[in-house]
Amino acid sequence: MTANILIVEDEPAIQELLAFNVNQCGFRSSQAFDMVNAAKLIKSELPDLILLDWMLPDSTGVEFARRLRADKRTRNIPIIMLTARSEERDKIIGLEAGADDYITKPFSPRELMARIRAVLRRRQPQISEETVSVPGIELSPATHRVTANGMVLELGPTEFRILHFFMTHPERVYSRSQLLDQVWGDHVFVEERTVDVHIRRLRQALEPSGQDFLVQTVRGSGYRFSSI
Amino acid sequence: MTANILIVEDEPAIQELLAFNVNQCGFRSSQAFDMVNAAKLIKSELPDLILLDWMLPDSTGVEFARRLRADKRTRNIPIIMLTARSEERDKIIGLEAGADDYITKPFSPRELMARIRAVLRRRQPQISEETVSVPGIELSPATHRVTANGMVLELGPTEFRILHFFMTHPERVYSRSQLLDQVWGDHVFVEERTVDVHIRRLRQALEPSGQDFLVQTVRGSGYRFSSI
DNA sequence: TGCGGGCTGTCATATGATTGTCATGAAACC
DNA sequence: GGTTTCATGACAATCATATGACAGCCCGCA
Repeated sequence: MTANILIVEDEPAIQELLAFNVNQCGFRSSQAFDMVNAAKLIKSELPDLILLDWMLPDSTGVEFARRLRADKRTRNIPIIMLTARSEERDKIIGLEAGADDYITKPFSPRELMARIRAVLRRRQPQISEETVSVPGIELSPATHRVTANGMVLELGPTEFRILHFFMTHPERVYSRSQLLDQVWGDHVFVEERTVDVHIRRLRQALEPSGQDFLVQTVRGSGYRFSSI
Repeated sequence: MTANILIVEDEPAIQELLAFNVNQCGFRSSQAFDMVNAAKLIKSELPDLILLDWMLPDSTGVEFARRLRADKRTRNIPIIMLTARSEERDKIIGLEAGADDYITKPFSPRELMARIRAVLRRRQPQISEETVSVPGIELSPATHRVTANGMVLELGPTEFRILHFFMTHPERVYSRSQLLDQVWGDHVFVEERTVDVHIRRLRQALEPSGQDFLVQTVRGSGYRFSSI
């Protein structure tokens, strides 16, 4: 699930530099030298973020940004604007046009990457911060805390995620591979048996509160979180 | 209950940009180009926050801020000052005159909104100059002093801000990047790991009072300030 | 102008927690 | 009883955080 970053920049040297850095950081990149080509690329695949040069040959970057913001399909694509050091005024106009951030040339690759990551991070749908609770256990993502029968439990990160998933999906059996997809992520390669071990660790963590019976084994199928 | 934000800014372009962003974020806005009109608007409806340009045609922003602070009716309205990048000195004077925060042009909409929200949030329970305290620690922004168990602690500026943020946002986990946004500011570029170092320094400073346990590490997530 | 001293951000290294895997034993199913 | 499936303890590799050191910077002071 690497993010696809569209680079719109007419200067080939900078274009290449950007692409190099972006790829270096594990993102995919597509490149356009002008607005027309950028529009084409966007048509075929919606990028996750656009690096947009302020000065484009066939239209200004700001004009382009406005168009993107006007179209429902592209409205929510984050834009990072590239401006020259002196174009103070441009920044303001650019930001007004809907850019999410700007970076002035020359920029350090590290800074660029940091900004890209920051913008992508912010765009990410907030993980539910809602406190979930079942009789006997309460889990709060915001404080990253689990309380059972009034006592605070110590869970490792993975166990925390498993418990969170279970509590938001109770009373249903999940196979090991389903749990791997849901808790570990879609494309990780981990032995299925590893799930057993983490279930064990989760139970162990719940044990002091006496709530470990909630995590149930369904032989031949997987595991279930159930209060029955 | 959307907050009403008064924008006092003589440059029409920036005025409009501000209004656009403020409205975009779900706040109401009223606008004035100079101090006289601002005063009129305030008379008719007390805004919840004022965005104030430092340079105003008929009077300086600072002068205006002073007047607002002098009037009991307007004393508690938070003020965010808009300054140009170079006017470092102005910030200090502005803050002395009673501004709650400042933001340098050009600014990102995100940064602006973050600051507005932060200021409004801070106002919620207490004014930001108000002394904050949790059992064992007391922090007073006004005197810039921290007392723990009766002893005065020596904190660096950054550690002071971190502690202040933590004390006003306890129990919740903040990632390094969230802390960077909140404590360092939105548009600064600093390594995430730097947060670790400052957390360390904060802990070190708290240590003599034995209150350093309040700053907790949440592995894989960030840090938390909690008395539990 | 030059000189400390405090603050900052960054790095390299140390420390410790977490992870995935396996071997083995226990339990359930036929 | 034999087979399949799960539980459990141990362990090495990996990863995240803590920590100490350091260089640059700013500021006050001589």
